[in-house]
Amino acid sequence: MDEGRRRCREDTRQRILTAARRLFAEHGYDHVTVRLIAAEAEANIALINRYFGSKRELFAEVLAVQGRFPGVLDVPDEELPRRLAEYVAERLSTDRSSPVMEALVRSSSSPEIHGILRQRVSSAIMEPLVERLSGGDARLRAAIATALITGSGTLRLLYGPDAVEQPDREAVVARLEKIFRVCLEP
Amino acid sequence: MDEGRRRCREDTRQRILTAARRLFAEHGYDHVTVRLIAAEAEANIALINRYFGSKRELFAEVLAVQGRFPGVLDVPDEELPRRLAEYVAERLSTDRSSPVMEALVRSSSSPEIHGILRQRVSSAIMEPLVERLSGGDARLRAAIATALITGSGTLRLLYGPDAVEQPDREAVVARLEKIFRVCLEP
DNA sequence: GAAGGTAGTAGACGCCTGTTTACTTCGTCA
DNA sequence: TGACGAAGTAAACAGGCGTCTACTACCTTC
Repeated sequence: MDEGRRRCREDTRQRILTAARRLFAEHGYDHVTVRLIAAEAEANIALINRYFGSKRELFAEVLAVQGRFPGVLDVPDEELPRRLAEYVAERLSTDRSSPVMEALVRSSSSPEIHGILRQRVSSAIMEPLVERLSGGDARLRAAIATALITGSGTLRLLYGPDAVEQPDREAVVARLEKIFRVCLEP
Repeated sequence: MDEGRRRCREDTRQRILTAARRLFAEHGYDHVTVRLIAAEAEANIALINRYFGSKRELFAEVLAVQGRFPGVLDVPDEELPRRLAEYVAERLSTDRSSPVMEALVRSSSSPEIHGILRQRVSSAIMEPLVERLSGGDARLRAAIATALITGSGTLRLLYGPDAVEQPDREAVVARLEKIFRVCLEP
């Protein structure tokens, strides 16, 4: 560790943020204590409230970073169902998952941060999706797609990274693509 | 209150169970305290551990009751997609929802009860669905359907009982039915 | 009427929580 | 060299948690 930077405000802030991101993704809001974050960041507990105000605000900042999801939506209309299918399939049958998405799903039952979560889901998934969809019932179709995306997170949460024991990865993607197509078409 | 029955073990047990079911459905496992359950049940705290062993075991017993979900699956194959669609639509756009399903979604991020939740999801949704599905990839298709069902719960959790502001209820059901059809067909 | 068992109760136990206060350490500039 | 401000720290605060123990109230049976 760069001891010369130990007493640098911004460096410490970043260490806390990094530790919080990892821990919130792994255990969810309720089950991560500020003491645990401080220990992992090798920082003093009091600094968390000094730099972020409260545990809640730290969580908000963790979720506020530009996650991977916007990248998923940056494809031509024709490829969108396929892209969403790949995203969900990856979460359902591998151990790779976006830390932000993981933290979101693992924290969904903490009422005190519902506002933060709702805002993140709206701005990262729901609204961009609604804007892209043409035809009627855009909000409904976007909501169903969102439900499928978050639902795959819950399934993974309960059944582990290999929620779907499926040797044929292409079959998973293909099935999901068909579903997203039906979901997103006007 | 029937004062004559106040000192009846079975009666008290039932009051605790009823209170727990309501509270777990409303706030989830983590955010319900045994003191709260005891207060709502008008029973002493110590009786919860005496009659159920622990908070965890009480939760298990709440979830073990025959919920409404099995009824959803008791329709002919041809009507199944429609039935599932109605179930999800009801959760997405009304304030009616099964207490068991509600408790399940609201408690999904408590690792200490993941085993209980997984078992409930498996026995109430996943396995009955797999058994009904013919053709290949039955497990995969059942898993996707389950993800959509639990995902609608998460959406409702975040956005409230009117997660989908859709005046035309039939449009919601119709769209969901199409999706479930694609999901469940071989 | 005494004995025994069951239902219910009050209170404490030990631990953990997020947050705050009073303090020390250290680099920098006059 | 000494003062100042920023970074970091230890310890306590006030409260909550699930659990457990020692106790009382009451009904039943001899």
